[in-house]
Amino acid sequence: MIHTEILCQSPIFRGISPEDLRVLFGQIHYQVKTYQKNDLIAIGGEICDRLLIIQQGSVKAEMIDYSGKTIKIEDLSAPWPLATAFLFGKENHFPVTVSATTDVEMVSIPKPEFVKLLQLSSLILNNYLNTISTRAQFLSQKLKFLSFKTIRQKIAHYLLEKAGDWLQTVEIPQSQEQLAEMFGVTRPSLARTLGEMVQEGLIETQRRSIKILDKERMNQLLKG
Amino acid sequence: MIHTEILCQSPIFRGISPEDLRVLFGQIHYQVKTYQKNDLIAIGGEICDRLLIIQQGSVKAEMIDYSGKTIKIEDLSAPWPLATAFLFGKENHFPVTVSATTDVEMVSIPKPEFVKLLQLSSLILNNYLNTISTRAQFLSQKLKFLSFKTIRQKIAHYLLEKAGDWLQTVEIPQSQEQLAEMFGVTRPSLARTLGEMVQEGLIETQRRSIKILDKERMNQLLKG
DNA sequence: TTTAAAATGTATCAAATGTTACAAACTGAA
DNA sequence: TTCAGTTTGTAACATTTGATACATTTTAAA
Repeated sequence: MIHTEILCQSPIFRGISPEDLRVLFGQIHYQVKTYQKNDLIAIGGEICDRLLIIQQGSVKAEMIDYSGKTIKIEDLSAPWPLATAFLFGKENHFPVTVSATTDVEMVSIPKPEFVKLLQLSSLILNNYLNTISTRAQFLSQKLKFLSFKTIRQKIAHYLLEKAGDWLQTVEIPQSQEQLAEMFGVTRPSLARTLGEMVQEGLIETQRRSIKILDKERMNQLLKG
Repeated sequence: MIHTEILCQSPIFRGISPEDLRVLFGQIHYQVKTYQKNDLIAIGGEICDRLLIIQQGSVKAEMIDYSGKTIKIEDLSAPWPLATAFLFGKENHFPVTVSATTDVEMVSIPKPEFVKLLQLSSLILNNYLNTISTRAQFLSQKLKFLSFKTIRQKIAHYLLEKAGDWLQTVEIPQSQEQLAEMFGVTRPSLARTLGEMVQEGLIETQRRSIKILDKERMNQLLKG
């Protein structure tokens, strides 16, 4: 059962009323699938021939490298769409493995049916172009992040980005372990580098709260 | 002056006859700009509010990190489009700096005019969706490439990709220096690792020609 | 409060890579 | 050919990070 009041808040259907959306969905074929926590929703490499939209719950996207280790790419929750950038194009395969982090309801729309939607609504077309572009831009950002060589630089970039222009204190969302995973480094290495930065007077740490003491020098780190 | 015989071979206009394309261009506003070799065409961070298509010549896209070093992202030539993934979406800025590697002619179409084209031709719409998606997929591939930690793995991945299933010998396009830059490592480190791999019987090198001796073990490298 | 589990701080050693320097091989023009 | 400039091979040392182990602190439940 679809919930158009939820779906109309998805980036793809934004600006469309629940009523209009229900009419549009009445003109196409689709499925609603349910998953339990930790269930696999899509496996990296699998053919992507349908649009998936999270109607309920949240999922995580991970990349698996050749050594079998997983690198978390992002967390997504309702009403976000999945794999929008892989419906079209040359490589119609999921680039990531997606699994449920809670119980999940997904709306699954086959590609030909979705193309119908694009033709039916110029609003959806515009939304989709924005979504797909934002995705490419997100990847571009990730690339930039990975271009920082040293842990020190990654920390500086992360903190400055998170703090913005005004904040001085940044709270690490989950564990230090997960932050290390996101950086692609080991936890002890991250802890060590944080410790060094404290000693140098760049930051102050109190468990998961990090206070930036010297934004000037933090920026210097990134520039040389 | 536009050359529709060239432009219709662009991914965005593929499948459209030069005559039809000329009619379509007659319905919108656009510019044709010329650049000389080494001229800057777009600067990373600049607003992207127009679609650029190379009509003549070739360009390179580079990313500039905080330390001022440039990392070459890709080479493009006529009749390829630029910045297709940054016309829409939240961040309407060029992610890369683009400069001419030969004398260049660019067709520049303002975003609103390009939207008109999408509405005028469903073929262009489909082509554009494919182009933009392929772009995201390219970035995703780059991400995967950067996820290889050791130089050894980067070399193995590069060679196996380049060799495909049948070739045994791979020619490095330009200099070893540039290959190192592409890997994000220093040239001596790359040369050293290549030397080690020769000693281990994985490859044979003769300046810019690399022969893969043991694909089996090369694959093993990537998996563990 | 007590206690076990989880998260964090720290240390030691090994491995990988950067830095710098220089020698050898190649390339193309005079 | 000869020679200068470029590219490539190699070496010694410094730096960074990973791997592993363990102590300490925090957290949450009994």
